[in-house]
Amino acid sequence: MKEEKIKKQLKISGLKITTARLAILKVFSDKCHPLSVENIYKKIKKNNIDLVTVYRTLISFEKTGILRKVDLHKDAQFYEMNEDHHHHIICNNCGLIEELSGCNIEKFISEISSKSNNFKIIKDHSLEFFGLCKKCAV
Amino acid sequence: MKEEKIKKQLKISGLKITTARLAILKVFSDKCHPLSVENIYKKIKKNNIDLVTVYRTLISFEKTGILRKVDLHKDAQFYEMNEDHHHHIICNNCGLIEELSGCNIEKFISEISSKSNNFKIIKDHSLEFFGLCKKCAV
DNA sequence: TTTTTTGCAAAAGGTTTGCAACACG
DNA sequence: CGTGTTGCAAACCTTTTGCAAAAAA
Repeated sequence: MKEEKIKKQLKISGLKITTARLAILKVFSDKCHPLSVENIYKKIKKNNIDLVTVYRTLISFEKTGILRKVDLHKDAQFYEMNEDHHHHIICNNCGLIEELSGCNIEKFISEISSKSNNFKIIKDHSLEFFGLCKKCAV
Repeated sequence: MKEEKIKKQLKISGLKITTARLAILKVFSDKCHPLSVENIYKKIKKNNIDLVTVYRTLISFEKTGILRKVDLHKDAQFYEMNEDHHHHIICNNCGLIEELSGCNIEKFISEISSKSNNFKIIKDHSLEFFGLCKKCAV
């Protein structure tokens, strides 16, 4: 994603355009993998951006829908661009993350919600797979 | 689950029978919801069991397959009995947890894994739903 | 008795908060 | 110029570790 588009997205979200935000969004548009707070901090700290700012920026990006949190069963928080809905496979051994394009469980979800006694609205779901990648499964 | 069965399970797992372990397993057999470390600690600290012991016990229970970890997008770790495979719906507002009996996504999983380029073995998956319960969805 | 388990204290993460200085618009 | 944003320091909270005492088999 180029700078112009990034700026537009910030404006739409009602966020001021700052070097920290540009830098952080740039990292996400370069790598399309989920990134941990530390990942991001490492890539931008050369610009004198504080770790606290990274945390605060990610929170505001999540609130405005630019990013989403992903739960990879690791110790730290991961975020990724909140664009096309998809899931991941994570290698239990080396940590490799693969994205799975598409998610066809919509039918499954409507089935779920009709079964539920207490729930009316399902807004979101987490679905991640864990296993061994080809290298680690030898 | 009664005490005899609990003791048997500990023996099978190669764990010594201690008051801490019995107390913690008892909590799980009473409540079949996922429980946080703090939940458990609160219920058993009257027996002079330390929080550290709870952590260590849960880790050993997870290793031996008695419990499994569940990721509910909350700050703390949750555990539940590792019996029948199932998933949850969590209310984003009040935190209510409902169990969804059964999990029919096996077919879906094999489809997923055949699509993957880098993965050979899928061992596990997380699938949780988030939404609003009937009370909170008014 | 031998080995495992526990409690206590303290450390170690990751994340959040308070506040004054700064920068965007 | 006013409000939103940042950096720094410090607090916070959950989880982990080290070690000696206690308990299980």
